[in-house]
Amino acid sequence: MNKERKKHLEARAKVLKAMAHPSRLLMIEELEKSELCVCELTEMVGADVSTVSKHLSVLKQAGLVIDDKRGNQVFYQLRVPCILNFFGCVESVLEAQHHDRSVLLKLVKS
Amino acid sequence: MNKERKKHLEARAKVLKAMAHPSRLLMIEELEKSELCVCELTEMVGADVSTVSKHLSVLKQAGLVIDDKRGNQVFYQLRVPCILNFFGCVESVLEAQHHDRSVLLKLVKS
DNA sequence: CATCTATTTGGCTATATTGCCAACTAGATG
DNA sequence: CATCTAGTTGGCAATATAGCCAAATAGATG
Repeated sequence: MNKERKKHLEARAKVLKAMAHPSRLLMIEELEKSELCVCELTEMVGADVSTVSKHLSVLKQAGLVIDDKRGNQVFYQLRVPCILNFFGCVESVLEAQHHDRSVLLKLVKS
Repeated sequence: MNKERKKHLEARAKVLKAMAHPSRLLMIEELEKSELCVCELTEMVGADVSTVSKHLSVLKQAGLVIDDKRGNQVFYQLRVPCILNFFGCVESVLEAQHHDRSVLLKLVKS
């Protein structure tokens, strides 16, 4: 495989990997609505602050969010607004799965 | 957090996680062009057949591909055509990162 | 039926991820 | 300055992932 392509695939994979966690997805969704501080996100996620902080650093590393320290708190905001449409496709995967299950269920019942 | 929402986030995360690997991304890209058998994908990826087979089972489990056994070989095809546009957004994340690095570089040099 | 080819599965090791607690840092405030 | 609050970092244990080899399975073919 091409070395250039390999690098590109790795870069893409890293971004997707950063998104591929329930808590981080939640944070992305909430940050789409407005910027939030770590304490607010922590409450939403319902995990230890340290855990949330580490999740945020993953998102930041991947370039998905930026942070802004103001006084005592750190506010995070979504950096790439298109992320959300992005989910339309994931959604269609889930719907397709759901459809399959329905079909299977009907077959079993008939 | 809402139980329903949690399930939904987990489902989404699973799909993203399935995509979040360089070899699997490569396979998705190639499968967008045409269906391919495991042996062809193995050559493209450049790993052991067993490894590729396991990657494919991850993609299948996530509902991203379907398989079709014909004679001796198993052909895989992409199940959700929208996956590719999907990458437009990942791309914009990468571009933003690249932009940042350039800015930083200029700052350092000046 | 023996055997070849394509693919999947089991098993194992190396590595990465997650999540918690504890310790540390940095503003804010009495 | 003592202390409080918000957040990050280090460290650890549990779990998950990745990739290889070897073994098993399933068509195809002599």
